[in-house]
Formats: sequence, structure tokens, C-alpha cells
Amino acid sequence: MPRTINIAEKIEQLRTFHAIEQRDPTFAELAELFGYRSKNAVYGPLQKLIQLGYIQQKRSGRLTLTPKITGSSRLLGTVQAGFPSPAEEELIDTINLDQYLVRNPEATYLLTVSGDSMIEAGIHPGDIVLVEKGNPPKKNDIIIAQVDGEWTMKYFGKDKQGVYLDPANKAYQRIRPERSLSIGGIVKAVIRKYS
Amino acid sequence: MPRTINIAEKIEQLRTFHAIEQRDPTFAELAELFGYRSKNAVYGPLQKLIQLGYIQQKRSGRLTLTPKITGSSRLLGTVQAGFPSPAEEELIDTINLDQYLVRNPEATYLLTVSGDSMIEAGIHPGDIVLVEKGNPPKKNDIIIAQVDGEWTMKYFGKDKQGVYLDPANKAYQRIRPERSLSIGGIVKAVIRKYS
DNA sequence: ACCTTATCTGAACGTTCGTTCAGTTTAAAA
DNA sequence: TTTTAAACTGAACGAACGTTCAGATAAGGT
Repeated sequence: MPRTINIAEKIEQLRTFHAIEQRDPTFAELAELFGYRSKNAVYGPLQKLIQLGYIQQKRSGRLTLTPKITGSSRLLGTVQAGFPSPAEEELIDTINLDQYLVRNPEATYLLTVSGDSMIEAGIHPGDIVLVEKGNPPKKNDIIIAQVDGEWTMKYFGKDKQGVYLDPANKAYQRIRPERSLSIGGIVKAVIRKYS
Repeated sequence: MPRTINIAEKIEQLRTFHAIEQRDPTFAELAELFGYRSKNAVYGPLQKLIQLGYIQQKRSGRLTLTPKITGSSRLLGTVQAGFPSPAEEELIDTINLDQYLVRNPEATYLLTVSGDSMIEAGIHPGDIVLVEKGNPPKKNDIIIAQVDGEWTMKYFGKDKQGVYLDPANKAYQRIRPERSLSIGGIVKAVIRKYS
């Protein structure tokens, strides 16, 4: 049998390339990156990288790196399950937080939270909420709503008397929209950034 | 004076192109996208788009779209400040959550939270924490630490007696590492995804 | 109405692109 | 050691790339 190729090494090289150039590589660049003197030599490793989902090839023949390469965060286990050693990290895929959190970019908005009416739901002032418009809310969804002219964030609920909005703070009371209620979207994620 | 160009329309067209093709456009594709019959015609609008930070041009001449185009979330104001109408949304830039949260991709990890020891800091079981390795923690940083063989998430602190770790839950007590303390990283962000 | 000038067209250029092919090299299997 | 087949080289191909240029077009100012 002929030589074998080291795919893990190439994945790291692809990450390095993308970190520096911030774009997709060409065949010639892949050849140089992998240490080949011929562009043709990349076809072998490339097929495996495509199969493993690290690279896609468009109809035009051009290559694009997937979030497995371009993603910026490595998803590991739980805190209690232990923290992996640097040696174990080598082959762990990266994910893209945008694609993880955002389903429909055109209907998604970020809002900064002010006020403490949802604090018992772990949503603090200064947090950022990711809001998705378009779908009707279900019970216990956290929504952005305009009640009688004012925008707020509350739990959504419905009963025989109609729609109600609950805060997650005992200092505030349930709201029953009197005149109007318009829904700005459903809170799909909460993001808190430190320092 | 000759004709004027509509830059806002082109920004939307670029977003559409990226949403469909998921890659950077060529000059020929830009010409078709903008409705020109000549590639040369894109140079005018392109200069403005580059100036405004929507497109970058690499040394090779190739174009790359910036997160202002490729980002998947539009950053708006605060909840109380009001929710913008669809008409106002047209020209709002998008941001990339990865680039917003991740400073050094190679030193960044995501961990799923188990346990409720940080619940009073608004970090719930099931939340995802974004951990950055490499820098020493400051007081009141939330850190991932291995204390006497077990990994936990706690507030970091230091006094005359040495290092201590505080939970954000009155049911738990302050920990003073007896044998060993190794730090897995500093919690830079908390992400909670609903449904 | 005419003039002016940025915008746009259409064609051409050298370069680089992805692809292909014949032939060489190389390491594992026999 | 010999055999064998995958890995790799180096060259070539048409196509598409970004760029450039002379000239046509068309809208705004006068």
C-alpha cells in the first residue's frame, strides 16, 4: 500500500489559513498549505475533507470552508463531566454561534434588556435577547410585546379571559392588555457578555 | 449631473446573494446582481460599499463580504426604547455573534452548565458558557476551575489566606482549594437557547 | 434647449482558476 | 526483494477571474 495521509493535520492547517486570510482557499493555496508541489495532489485529501464535512465544493468548482473549520468556538461537554486536556482538543469540531442560534436571519433581532421584570427567568438588565419575529407565541414563551403603547418583555399566556402577560419578578403583576397588544417577536435566546 | 446610485438597494441585494450562495461574489456576479451589463460598472458602487465597510477587497483583487452583510442578527436598541417598525429596518447593519463574543477562537470553548451553584448569577442548568483560556482571572470573574480533582464553575477571589471560590447560591459554601487548583478558563459569556 | 460629466457599455488584456492527463515516486504488501 | 497501487509531479487546457480603456449613454445644471 502507498502512503497514508494525515487528515487531522490538514484540518488544523485549514483553520490556520482561514484565521489568517479570512476567506476560502484555492486549489493552488491548498497545495502550498498541505506541502504539495502539484495542485493535483490535493484532490485526494480534499475528497476526504469534503466527505467529513469540512469543505464544500460549489458548482463552479470553487471551495468553501464549513463552520467546522470557520466556526469560532469548540463545543465540549459539561462542566461536571470534566474539562478536556489540550491533547484531547486536537480533533474537536468548532461551531458557529450564529448558525446555532439564528434560524431565520431576516426575522431575527437583538435587543438589549433594560429593567428587571424578567430577572427570575435569569434575564438581567444589560443582557441581550435574540428575538425572532413571525411565528405566533405559545404559552410560556417569552415575548417582546407592545401593550397599550409600551414595549415590554414578558411570559406569554392565554386563558378563558383572554391573553395575559406575566413578569418573572414578584414585584410586578400580571398584565391583561386592555386596548391593544402587538407582538414584536419571541425570545429565542439570551446572551450575557462579561467585561 | 448624471445618474445617481441607490446604495441601500445594493446592500439588500448583497444580503440576498450571500443568503443563497453562501460565498463571496465575483465582479461578474455583482454586475448581474446590480443589473449592470458590464463588469466595469460595478466599480463605482463597489468603492462606496468598501468605504462603508460592507465589502473588503483582498490583495488578489477578490471581494469578501463583511459581517455587516453576512452577519445574521440585526442589533437594535433596548426593549423599553421601542421596537422598530419594518420600514425602519431597511438600513440597519447586521452583526456576527461569533465575532461579537469570541476574541481568540483558539482559546475559546463552549461548555454546557450542569448544577445550580451559579444560579444567583443568572446562570442556569442547561445554559452554555463561553470560556476563554489563557489569561489569569481577576476578582469576581466567573471561572471554570478544577479543585482537588473536580471541575466546577465559581466566582474567583483572593485574600490574605489565599485563593477562594464562591458559588452564586446560598445553599453552597465558599471553597478554599486545599491540595490543588487549576483554572480551565474565564467565563466570558452565557448563552441560553429556548425551545 | 444645450452642455457637462459621472455612469455605463462592450471589448480586450494578462493572470489565475479548476480540471485533466501521462508519467514518476513511494511505501506497504507479497 | 519484487510487486503493486495509491500518492504525487509537472505540464497543459479552456474558462473565468480582476482590471483597463475608449467610447456611448443619460440625467442634472444652466
